[in-house]
Amino acid sequence: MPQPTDGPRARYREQVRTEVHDHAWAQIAEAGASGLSLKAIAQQMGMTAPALYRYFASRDDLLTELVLAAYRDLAETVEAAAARTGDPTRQVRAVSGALRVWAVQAPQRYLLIYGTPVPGYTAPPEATELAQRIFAPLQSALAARLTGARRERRSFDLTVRLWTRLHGVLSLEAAGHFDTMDVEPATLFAHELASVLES
Amino acid sequence: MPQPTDGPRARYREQVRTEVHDHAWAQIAEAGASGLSLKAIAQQMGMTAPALYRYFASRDDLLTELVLAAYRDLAETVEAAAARTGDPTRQVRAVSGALRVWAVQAPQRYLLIYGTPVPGYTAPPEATELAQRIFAPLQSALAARLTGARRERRSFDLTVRLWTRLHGVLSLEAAGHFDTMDVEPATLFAHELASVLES
DNA sequence: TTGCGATAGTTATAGCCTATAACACTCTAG
DNA sequence: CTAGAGTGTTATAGGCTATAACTATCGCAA
Repeated sequence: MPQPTDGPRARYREQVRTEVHDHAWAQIAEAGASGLSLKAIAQQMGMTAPALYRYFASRDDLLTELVLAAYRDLAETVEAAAARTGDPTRQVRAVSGALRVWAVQAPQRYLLIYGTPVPGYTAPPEATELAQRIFAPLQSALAARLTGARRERRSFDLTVRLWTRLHGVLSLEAAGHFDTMDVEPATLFAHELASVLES
Repeated sequence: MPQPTDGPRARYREQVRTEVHDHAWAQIAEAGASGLSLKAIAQQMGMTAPALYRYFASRDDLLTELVLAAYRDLAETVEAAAARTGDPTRQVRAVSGALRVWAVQAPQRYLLIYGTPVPGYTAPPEATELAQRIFAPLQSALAARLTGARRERRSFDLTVRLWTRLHGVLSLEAAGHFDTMDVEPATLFAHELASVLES
């Protein structure tokens, strides 16, 4: 694949790549990750499918890029939310709220990260790092609310607990499992957040 | 498709159908739902792919059967667990434990029910009924631990809370998200169960 | 300014899959 | 013992990913 990182050629290349990403996200939103089709994207862009292999090594490769992009976007969102205040409790609330907004506005994007994985597939190492970056703001905020011994470990456990509880709500909400069930996801989410903040 | 419900023909038919199901589950376990291939199943059974269309209208049709089979199996598992004791608290523990065993022993089967859905796809009505059957034993056990006004609603809310918390752990565990993270899923699960029983 | 090499696109093709159609065999029920 | 239902086959259409071989174009350097 091409080397130059600047110049008109590189600029055009990046334009095409992001346009592909945009179409890909649209497809994922309406047909899920398994519905992602290079051929369909190419047609929407007025090209033929093989042309896209100049930009992405494979369909899986594109999907991996999208997963990493989702991770990065969530990490930035979470970090920005934490930066909006200095008070630890407010930070936890802000991060949790931002997480929910992020998940609800694009459920398939959330599930691309935290949903059903393909058994064989292993995410690149960068994904693990980004997952930790998403985790970190919550943990440091929760740590700041603690005093005494083993603060590190206790705040980690608390963060895991918060994370799994919020994810429990978000994942069922994103999957539509509350749709037939007299449940208010936003309220439930708030209660789960409170349950950890009170403990 | 054929009518008779008994006789040698019907018996053979059922044998083939269940053999297809078995191969399908094996494929799902090792390649996920998206890896399910009628042609591969046919080859494993020494037949050609079109032959399977005598038994299943389509690949999606087979998948729907598998989803419903998973629902039914989980419903029976949960009901059996609840029936093992009369004490409500023990019932909640038994059902939760059975749920975790069921989920961990076949993560892809659990995720087939509670994991990422395909956006367009709508499960048959029977799925919703079975989901309620899975929910019911927990709710009645939790209701039996309550007294006072609005017991119905309070036990429902409590069951939703328990369900989302357990699912939060199970879904992240099934997806392998704890693998790189010093977390003991079984312990976490037990703590989450306890958190609801104590509330 | 021009021409050469890198880049971007094409068509053709292989291979995998689902699904249908048309055909042949076999078994069972009357 | 035979007619028809049921089961399986091959052939085929059409979708997809992906590679190969070819062509056109663009931009940089001489």
